[in-house]
Amino acid sequence: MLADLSAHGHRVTSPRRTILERIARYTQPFGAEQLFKDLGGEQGPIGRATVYRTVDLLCAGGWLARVHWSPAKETTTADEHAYVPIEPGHQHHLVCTNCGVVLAFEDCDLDGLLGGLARRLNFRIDGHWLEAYGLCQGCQRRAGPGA
Amino acid sequence: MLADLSAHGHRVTSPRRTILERIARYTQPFGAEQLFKDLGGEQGPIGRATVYRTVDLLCAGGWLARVHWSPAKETTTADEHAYVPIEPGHQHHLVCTNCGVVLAFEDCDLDGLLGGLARRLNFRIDGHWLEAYGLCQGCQRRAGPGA
DNA sequence: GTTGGTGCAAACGCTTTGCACTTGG
DNA sequence: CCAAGTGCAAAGCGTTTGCACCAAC
Repeated sequence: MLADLSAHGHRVTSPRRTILERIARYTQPFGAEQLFKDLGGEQGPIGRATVYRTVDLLCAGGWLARVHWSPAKETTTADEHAYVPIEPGHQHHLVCTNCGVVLAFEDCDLDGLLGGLARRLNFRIDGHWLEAYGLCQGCQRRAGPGA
Repeated sequence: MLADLSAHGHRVTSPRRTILERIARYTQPFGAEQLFKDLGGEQGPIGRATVYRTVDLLCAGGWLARVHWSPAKETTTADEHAYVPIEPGHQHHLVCTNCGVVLAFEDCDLDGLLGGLARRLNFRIDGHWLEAYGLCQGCQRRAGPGA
């Protein structure tokens, strides 16, 4: 990922290295503010602006995807955007609403579905957003067979 | 819609009437802040809090849907949430990125697609979000055949 | 050495909240 | 009459920005 950065003409700096390391450890979607706090917050070695700018950079470069679900939704007031590392070729996400784990899946035949829709409605579809929510295997088990 | 409100035990007040009238005139997704300003803003007859609270109410009651696209995205800094009136039975939206018109469509066979996915990944899918972006018929024409 | 990156702090914009007042049923 | 709704103003939060300093290439 560091190599990718410099391949795209971005500098490899110590704050970026730190941020990337932290991101790699997330097992759930994370928010920019949360990332900043996990890095030590105001007392930490990295400024808030840098964290936000780096997340933007990673998003623009296609290394992170923005998801609409936020693990912090129940604890914070405003909704914070959430991000997940992107697996190349995978575009959509299955988000576990309990543990936050994200499974990526490829387009499947959504294009066919939308293509038919587009033809029927005379709409030119340029892009789409699909995200599914539910319980992953582990959380189903943990919730018990009775649930 | 006013009848629906009182049917759900909510009071029909003059601010709510005004807000509903204004919402009915939107042909694009609109934001809460934008709605407040269209109603006259600080100088208008309705307080900002009321506008936000009413939009929440309509969302919770199922009369408005939140879409992830914001028409104000190019003009404002933070992204503002956008809302569209819901047509009962329709769950997903086709948003024209040029004029903002929204077409609603029913689930089609998305359930089949997600069902297969769920089976394959042992995921219990409880809900999903699908939104498509593109150009509506009118905007395609206006953009010209060469575009 | 030059340019891109960083950190700080303040600004910004949307959204929520506390509280006293008003109004619908 | 009384609960639900309203308006105001201020706070809260995530996010962006201006600017001087610093470090990667």
